[in-house]
Amino acid sequence: MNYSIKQIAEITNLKPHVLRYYEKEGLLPDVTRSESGIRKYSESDLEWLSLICCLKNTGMTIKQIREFVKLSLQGQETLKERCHMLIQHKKQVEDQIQEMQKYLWKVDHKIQYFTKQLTIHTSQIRPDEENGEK
Amino acid sequence: MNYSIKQIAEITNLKPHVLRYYEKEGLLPDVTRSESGIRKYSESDLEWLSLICCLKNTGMTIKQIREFVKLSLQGQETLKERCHMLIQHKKQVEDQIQEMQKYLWKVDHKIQYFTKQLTIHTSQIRPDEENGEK
DNA sequence: GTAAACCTTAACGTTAACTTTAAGTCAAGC
DNA sequence: GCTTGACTTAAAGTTAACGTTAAGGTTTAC
Repeated sequence: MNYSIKQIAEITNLKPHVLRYYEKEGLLPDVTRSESGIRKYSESDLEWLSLICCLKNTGMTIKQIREFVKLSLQGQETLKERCHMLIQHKKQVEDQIQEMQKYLWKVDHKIQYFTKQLTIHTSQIRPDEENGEK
Repeated sequence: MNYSIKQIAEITNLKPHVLRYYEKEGLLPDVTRSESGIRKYSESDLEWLSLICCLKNTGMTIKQIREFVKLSLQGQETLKERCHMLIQHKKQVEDQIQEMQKYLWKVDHKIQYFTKQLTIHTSQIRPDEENGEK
């Protein structure tokens, strides 16, 4: 089964020109073409894109992804290196999630404070009590 | 207690020029100065910065943060709006975390696959079995 | 059979968030 | 009193990741 660039765009939520850009940047190699030069994406291309998007959406840069793809194309001998890359990246993502969680608590705390202030239905003016409140 | 820009830079892990940039962008208003024009940060400035960084590090743009700060300066009457902003943002952060979690599983799955491949100690060449493996 | 809707490449433009540079002021140490 | 080093400003430069435009070729619907 083959897909047009538009179909892939719909599936991946990337716009056609982004798909072309990724291809140009070496993120998605070996996309086949019709005789007239039109891209025909395969299932395997879709799978790749899914991984690419996963890495990109977790903060890996296009440069790093390109490196990963380059290694993949070199075959089995780079398996260890690729594995290492992913493990490193996994750790980074875990750290990101942890940090986010921490910040979430802080935002939540602020919301609690604002809500409390609002229930007091403060039409009388009085100095703020929370640190950092301006 | 007053802090120099360098001290604040150390505490917040932001570089001095970034602190000036944030101030210029309206993220940190009312920083006092010495007679010669040198910035003197207060405890309250530090508290503010902590919230600013929290919002920034969870993906809020400088433009949005500026809006939030602007509202804060307008006092109690904007409390509800600010509260709403934070609740919206909280939801976004929660979604981000969820998405990250999802991607983390995907990365992990790939690592599992790579690790399995490595233990097979594959010096013999054979076709890949995982979808999307190039 | 022709117009609309797709496709192509190349190159230039945009945006956010810094980062660097240039040119200058000011206080402290020798 | 002069150098050193931290501070100041405004403005220009950088980077990543697209986005847009131009100029054209191809496929599809009626």
